[in-house]
Amino acid sequence: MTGLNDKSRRDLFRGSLDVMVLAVLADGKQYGYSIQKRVKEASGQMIKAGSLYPLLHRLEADGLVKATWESDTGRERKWYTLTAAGQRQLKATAADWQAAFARMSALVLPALRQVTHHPAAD
Amino acid sequence: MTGLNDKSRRDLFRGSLDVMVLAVLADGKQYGYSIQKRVKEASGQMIKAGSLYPLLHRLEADGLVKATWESDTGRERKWYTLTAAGQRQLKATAADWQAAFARMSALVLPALRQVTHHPAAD
DNA sequence: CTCAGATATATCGCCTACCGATATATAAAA
DNA sequence: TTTTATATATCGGTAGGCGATATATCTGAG
Repeated sequence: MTGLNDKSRRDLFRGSLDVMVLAVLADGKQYGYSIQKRVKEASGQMIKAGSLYPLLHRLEADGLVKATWESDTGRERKWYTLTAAGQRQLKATAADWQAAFARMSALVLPALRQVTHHPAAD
Repeated sequence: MTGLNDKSRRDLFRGSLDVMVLAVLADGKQYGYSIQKRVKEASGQMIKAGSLYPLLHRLEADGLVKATWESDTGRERKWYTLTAAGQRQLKATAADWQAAFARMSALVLPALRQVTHHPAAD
């Protein structure tokens, strides 16, 4: 039960980081660093800073989130909120993501049982 | 319920193509073109030829699959089988993949309900 | 008070997975 | 015979994620 190396896990999550960030923002406004921590604690997935900030800039450029510098507790932070387009995107992506996962499970999980119970020689 | 464009859907699957191919091979030997069709019919995901063959070459170079040219019905095809290492990899990856998606679901699906039932103004 | 460590945002260059286009060849169907 | 499906392969482009790095502020230990 080795698990995956970092590289493989990265690839596994590629293309899903957007959804996870949008999902966190569905709760209400968050700033970059807090998004990073919430995604980590909720999904176990660490979005690295070198990925997160460019990702947030992309989402903003695409009009899916809106950003404002604000200081609610003495410190300036860049707060992000979902736009209406971002909510639509989240709905579409999350639904698709769920369906895709279900289909892939139907392929992968039986195979997992197969190799577990009937290992073949090399 | 728009769904995603091709590019977004591709990104969603990125990094999962390996495990799907290994999963198909858990059943027994297959050649490239048949793998492509089986993945498509089982998961709905079309692995393009420009992705599939380099992917198979990678798996072979990593010792996860073994390839032999054979003609069982008059035509030469390149048949792939899982190696013992490939089976171990499938087990590890599939288990990890399952756990990762389960955790992501815990984050994404509540958010989906959130935006569906309580849409916020822009 | 000082210094270390956590917090917070940002950019740059690298790597590489996946794809579109393209090439080639054989078998089946029209 | 010509088209279409089958079958494998490579090449160059695109883009996401990361490591490294930079910078600044806040907090807590000593």
